Amino acid sequence: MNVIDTLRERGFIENMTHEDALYEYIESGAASCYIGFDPTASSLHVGSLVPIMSLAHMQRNGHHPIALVGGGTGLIGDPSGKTEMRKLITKEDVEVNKAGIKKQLSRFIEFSDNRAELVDNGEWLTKLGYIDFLRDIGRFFSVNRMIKAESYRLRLESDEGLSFIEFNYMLLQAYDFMKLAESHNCLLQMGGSDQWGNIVAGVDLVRRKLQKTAFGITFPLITTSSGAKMGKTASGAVWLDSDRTSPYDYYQFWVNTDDNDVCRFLSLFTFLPMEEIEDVKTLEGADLNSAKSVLAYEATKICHGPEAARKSVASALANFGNRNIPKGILPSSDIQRNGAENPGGSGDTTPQSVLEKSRLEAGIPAFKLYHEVGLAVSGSAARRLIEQGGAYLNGNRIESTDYIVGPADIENNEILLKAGKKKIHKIKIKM
RNA sequence: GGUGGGGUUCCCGAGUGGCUAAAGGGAGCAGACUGUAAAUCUGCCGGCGACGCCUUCGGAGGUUCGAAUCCUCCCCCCACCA
Repeated sequence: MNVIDTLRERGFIENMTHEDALYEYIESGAASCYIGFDPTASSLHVGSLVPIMSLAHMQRNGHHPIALVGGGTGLIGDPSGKTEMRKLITKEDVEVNKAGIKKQLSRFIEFSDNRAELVDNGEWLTKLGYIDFLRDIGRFFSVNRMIKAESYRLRLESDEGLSFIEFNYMLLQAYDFMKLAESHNCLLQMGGSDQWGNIVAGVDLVRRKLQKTAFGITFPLITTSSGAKMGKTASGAVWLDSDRTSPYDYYQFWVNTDDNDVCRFLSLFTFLPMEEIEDVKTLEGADLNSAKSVLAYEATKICHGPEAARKSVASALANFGNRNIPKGILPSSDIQRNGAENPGGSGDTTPQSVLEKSRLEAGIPAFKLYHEVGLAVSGSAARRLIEQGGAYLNGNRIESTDYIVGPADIENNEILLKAGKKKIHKIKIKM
């Protein structure tokens, strides 16, 4: 089974160019492929996971992935599929963000021994001369055709319009593809479905400039079954950087997957064999929760490592109750299946903070404490939480907004705060 | 460059002198129901040790007892014309 089949089976493929020739390319041996990543933030988030996982699959199948960081194109801003022009970021920002992205990608892809590469299109794009570029590259592009591209349609029809700088984005991305085809013999570009126009433009340019056949694959936009773009939560994006989204929260994000998404997400975001994932489809109702645990464990393991994943599982058990995961569910996963035999022990990753005992002896209003530890965004929000019965101290609902937390509330040298049923914060008491 | 229309709380979008912390919707939060799911129903949804006070309606001034609402200047956006 070749990678393309694997990717197709797992739900990665939305569209591809000349399929037969692409199979030939892939089957001819180690093939190179590339995906571009925007350096618009210093961390990638789960929205980028599909492209990242696809590169990982490529590598696991003996191919050569190239991650292109858009140090050059990031200075322009891709208008594809966007209703608004993006703020232009500075060159300094790009540098910082590039470093963060490199670090994260190396979690998913092995860069050693030249098994994968990371390139920055800033290296060639920033050196381009305007006139030369227009003469060498620009002449291959028909404006008539460009304005018909789906990727520009939204903006051409919108009030916002499309600025000239953005209009050029397609040429630059096509140029990237050509550059990589030339220097790395990389003839396959992959990307989100909004990249189709840009990818095809590159395929065309490679053919015209280099007389080579290049290929493109696009991924579907992953939405949750309720229709929302996947990866957005109340607190914003779910980041891959553990400083922005802790492994605990990352695990929790996955464990809260909608029933209807479990199998799809297992296919996309874990490496578990498809036969086992197929079996999960027969599960219903609460039984799916075990599969969600495995999904969360595997996803966390890939992103943050096995240690962090195990701790996240243990913390989840401690906070949400014990659960045994039947051996028959996704047997390939090495998740600890019998929670009772492994009571978390060291390494509780529940969000926590430390509080001086002296402050407690003075007494702290509960609503202040909620605000302070971050379970409420403001004192008002904390009061509301308490008023509406969503605040729990050591498991007991706080009845009054006037409640003062004091030494009597210490249990086992800590205080457990909950906001709603799911958000938990532990306060360790320092003598 | 000209003419006209706009910039409202996280988003969309009402509001054109006091009754407006500002309708309605979405998002979000909490409760109930549950399975750390979805759907549904209910409540909340600027800040503040809080039946009161403070800050908000592009920016800066001004008129008024009182302004998101009126006036002046400035910034930005859009449409048509050039």
